[in-house]
Amino acid sequence: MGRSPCCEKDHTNKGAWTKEEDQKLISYIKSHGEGCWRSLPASAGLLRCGKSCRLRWINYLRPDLKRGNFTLEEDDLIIKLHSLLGNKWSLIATRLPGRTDNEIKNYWNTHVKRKLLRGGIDPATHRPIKARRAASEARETEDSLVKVLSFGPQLEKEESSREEGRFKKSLTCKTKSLDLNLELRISPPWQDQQQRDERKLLFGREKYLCSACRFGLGNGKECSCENVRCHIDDSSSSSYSSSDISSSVVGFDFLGLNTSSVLDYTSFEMN
DNA sequence: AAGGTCAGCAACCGCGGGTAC
DNA sequence: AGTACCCGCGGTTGCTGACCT
Repeated sequence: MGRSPCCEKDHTNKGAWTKEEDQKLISYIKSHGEGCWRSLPASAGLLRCGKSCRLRWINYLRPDLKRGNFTLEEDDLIIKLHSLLGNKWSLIATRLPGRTDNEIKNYWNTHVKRKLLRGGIDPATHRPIKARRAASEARETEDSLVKVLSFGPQLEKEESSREEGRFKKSLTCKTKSLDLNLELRISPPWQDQQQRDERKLLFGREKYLCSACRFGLGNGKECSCENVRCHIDDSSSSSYSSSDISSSVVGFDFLGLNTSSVLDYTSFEMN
């Protein structure tokens, strides 16, 4: 059984909206409010389908829309949100006041994608394209250490500093981390065993973090866990540098979007 | 000036979730 | 429980203007 059409397609206009149609829609919504899109066209005297009216209002006519170019801040935010949420444009739009999901989607497809590709970043996974390629190659012949070298200089360093067994373990972890799962979940950030081991080596034990800090909700004054960022504001003479923070904080500023795992794209040039 | 190509964006389409009956 | 409907979302299309030859 098929779904009934949302409107009589034979008697509706399609394509670009005229000023008269816009005016009718605006004045109707001003006096009656949003909603009941199915019946709105007839009530407003429009030969359009309800969906078309809704789209026109939401994407173009709404008074709270911010028109014009995207700012660098918005640009950066879109990239960060996309790395977390994937193509959930409506969710992304809720974090950008005055912007619509359609506008952000178009902007992504026409500007940001290209910008990321030019910077060597895969827009779908937000990972360096070369590393991704290398990862798939390494997966095919995981037992071959020759393939491992294609991860680049950083991994070469690791190889020389660790015994082979541990390195193979790290390869498995890194290979795993390159598979981006776009499924949206609320959960603490993924950490591999090696990261935890390194922290144990660094601090003598694994640092304790409360759930609030793990979700990026930590509040410096009330929080008593060991998240460095929580206590930075308290000490005016703090000697922590940003690298100290990124290397020692186990937490993840999810809502603030200060994720250390997200690459900084602001340096890439726009076309 | 005319025609071709391309990028940007508005609008459309199909589908799925939620809900009333 | 099943059906029909409304609404919203994400992918895609197609129009338009800018630029190039």
